Amino acid sequence: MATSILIVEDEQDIRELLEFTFLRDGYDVIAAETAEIALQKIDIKLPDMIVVDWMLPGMDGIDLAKRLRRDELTADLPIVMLTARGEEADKLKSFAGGIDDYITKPFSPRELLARVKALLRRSGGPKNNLIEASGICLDLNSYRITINGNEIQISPTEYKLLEVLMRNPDRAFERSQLLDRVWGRQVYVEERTVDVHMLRLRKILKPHGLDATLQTVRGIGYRFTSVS
Amino acid sequence: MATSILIVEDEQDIRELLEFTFLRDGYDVIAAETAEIALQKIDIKLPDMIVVDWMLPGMDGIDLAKRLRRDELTADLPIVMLTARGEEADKLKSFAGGIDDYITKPFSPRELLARVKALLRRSGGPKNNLIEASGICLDLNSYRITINGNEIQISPTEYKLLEVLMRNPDRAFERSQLLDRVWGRQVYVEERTVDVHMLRLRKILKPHGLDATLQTVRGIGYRFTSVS
DNA sequence: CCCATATATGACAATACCGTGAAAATATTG
DNA sequence: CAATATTTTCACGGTATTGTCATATATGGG
Repeated sequence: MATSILIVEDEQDIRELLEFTFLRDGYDVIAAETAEIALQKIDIKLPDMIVVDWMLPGMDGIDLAKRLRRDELTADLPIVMLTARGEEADKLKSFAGGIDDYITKPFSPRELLARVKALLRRSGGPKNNLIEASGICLDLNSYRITINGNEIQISPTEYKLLEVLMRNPDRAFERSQLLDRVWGRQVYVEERTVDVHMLRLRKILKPHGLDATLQTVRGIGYRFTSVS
Repeated sequence: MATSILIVEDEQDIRELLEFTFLRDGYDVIAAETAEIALQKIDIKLPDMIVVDWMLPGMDGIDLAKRLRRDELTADLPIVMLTARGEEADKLKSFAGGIDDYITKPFSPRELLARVKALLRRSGGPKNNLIEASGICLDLNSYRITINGNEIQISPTEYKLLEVLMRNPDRAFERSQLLDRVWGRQVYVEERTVDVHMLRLRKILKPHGLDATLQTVRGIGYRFTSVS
């Protein structure tokens, strides 16, 4: 799957220039005219990075960035801001921490690509295809899961759930966070459904004495903790 | 099937010289005038190697190479770059990792062929090799398949599908990935068609007790795993 | 020790996914 | 062009998976 970039830009010609530039360089491009539309598109599919104009009708680029930063799912999404010359000096400083890079208009496509590429390299390393803890081993390549070397059977949803938990060991997830990450945002399922799937995972791990790795955090949700 | 080479060159006389050179030496040749056309042709059929001119109208050779490198399907396609004398020193260095070899114009056909052959040999080109696992043996030269030494009959699509799977043992492919690799990207066929071909492959392997090598990965797709 | 709240668990109906045969469409061969 | 082989689509049925609910059990505060 190609790297996907979300472009948020209200001026049609600039938006099209951006689309063309990224498409030509092999990215998947999603475009939005406003920050509001951008948020919708993000809910449908999380992009790998966002290029957003500073000036937008309605919610502006800074507001969008702030909002994305506040949201746990998008908190570390790389954001590149487009600004007109003269704006950057004062205003951007007031929001130093929020964006990852900015480019002043007019910009050259070449420069934009170089920045974006550098940013992606910086923020998203190559994905590891083995997750291991406490003898549980997820092979993301073959979609196999083994416990102490023995392959075990697991259903797709349980697999994804376990993957999310094991990618973040010792981190407590709220049910809603797990729903977002495993089920996606566009589907609505009851929060209690998470409990049922945790139960099923524990049943699978129990014969190997590893059900204690899936811990309940009362009042919050669940957590994966490796045991020895 | 012969090794196929995609030539990307806008100057007609050079393009024809290249075509003639490779055809005479027994290669299948696909030609494209621009990088954009080249991408289309690649979508139709993935070549074994690409010879591309540095200077092209529209997307240039470097951009093409970059894009191919980024795409998982073409990431390790051997690329030979043609450059005019004097260009190579500075610019090519800035893109050292992306191409596999380059040749300065004017070049002798003899030298070009030698380089291409060396590159194909180096990158494990499809010259005279076999894929074998669990007694299933694909002879990529003669397009034959034998199981425990006995030649068996198989249709072209089944062959290609089995080849893709056996080239990547233990890797789970989504149906869409198999469609890209076996059918090409530009054709549209239903994802479920993959199922039918997997069914046929299993029927072929079943009498030899090898149908278990083709495993269903529920919710994802399929996987080849050698059994002993 | 009891209550209020949160989580665990088993059961069940709905659903999604896959295998399969067969017909229709397409390509290949003589 | 006819005959044959291959490929694609479709639809049906079986089965694993999934979401929800009802009920049981646990937890922690007062």
